[in-house]
Amino acid sequence: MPDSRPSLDPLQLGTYFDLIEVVSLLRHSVEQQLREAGDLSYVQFQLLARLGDSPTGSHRMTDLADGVVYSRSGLTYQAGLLEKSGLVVRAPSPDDERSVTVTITDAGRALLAKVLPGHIEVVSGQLFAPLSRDDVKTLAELLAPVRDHMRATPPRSAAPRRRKGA
Amino acid sequence: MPDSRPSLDPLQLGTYFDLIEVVSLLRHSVEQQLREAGDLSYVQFQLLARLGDSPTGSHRMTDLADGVVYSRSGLTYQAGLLEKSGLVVRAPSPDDERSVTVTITDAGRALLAKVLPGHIEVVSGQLFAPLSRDDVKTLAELLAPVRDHMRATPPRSAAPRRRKGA
DNA sequence: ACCACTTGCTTCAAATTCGAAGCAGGAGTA
DNA sequence: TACTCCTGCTTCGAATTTGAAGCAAGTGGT
Repeated sequence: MPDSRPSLDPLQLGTYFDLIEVVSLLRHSVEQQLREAGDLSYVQFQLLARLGDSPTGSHRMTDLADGVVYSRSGLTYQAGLLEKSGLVVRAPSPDDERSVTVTITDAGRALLAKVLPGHIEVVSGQLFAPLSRDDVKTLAELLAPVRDHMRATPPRSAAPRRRKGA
Repeated sequence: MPDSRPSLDPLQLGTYFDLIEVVSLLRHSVEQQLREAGDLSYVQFQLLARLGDSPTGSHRMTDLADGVVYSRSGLTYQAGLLEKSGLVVRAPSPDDERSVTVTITDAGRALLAKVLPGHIEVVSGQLFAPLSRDDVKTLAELLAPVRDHMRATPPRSAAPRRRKGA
């Protein structure tokens, strides 16, 4: 090893930029579909989908936020919106009085079911169209360790955001 | 084929969510580093990097925006910030009076150079750490066709954003 | 030259995000 | 119990993003 500095060769750099671009474009496409189909933002869809996947249909606020919203206040805001639309219900946890449990409502499940086919169609058509089944499997096997590694390496505590850059 | 509806099997669905999560976490990590190292947002970094890569060090506004900012006004805003910080200069295009050419300044290049090593370190440590060189190559070969396909399939014209959802 | 249409950017109001600060409930120790 | 620290959520102000509307400049047809 002739060089101990961390560095990215062109292959890595290109892969990194492709990754960012692909997800960026995908997210943009999906956001449009979700807005048209159900007047949902992508964040709201992710939250609903998480609740829908849960066996109980509910989550604590904090658990719900992880990986979707990177600030507590952001989740409070989104949960408020979803509740106002009648898609979820918030209630204090039985065991911990501070904690809030968010539960998806029937309306929430209905909206999710209504929106999901179109969502899948977009993802399928945009992301997976040029990939064979084996390609997808390979991709999945590459992403899994990366995902686990990144989950296990949480970012350092946040630095304050500067006011009025310049 | 017993089913003609577009659908995602569990493998695709999991891969899609992993992809979103990985990029989401990566972006979050990188954003922190960029803020600490150079008081740059990720968008600003991307714009600077693009300008730095260009042979002339400049781009028309519209070309600069593609794939980074999804609204014209957003680019105007960011370009204004970068210009206020002295990192870029805006000037009307010679050939087209409406068009604005954005050019990176020496200060912009200097900041880019200052920020890049840390950026690379984060990407390397977060994204590429669990992957072998062959893995990266495989990933690159999977992403390339997807990227090209998504570039070639632009989203439909935007739907209006609803006010006061509910 | 004139006119309608398009293009490139900016300005605007509204929505969403973030980090800091605040507040109430829990947990540990004496 | 009293005291201190930690946790979970909300409120707050500022920054960023977006789509719509506006404006000036280019393009094409007459």
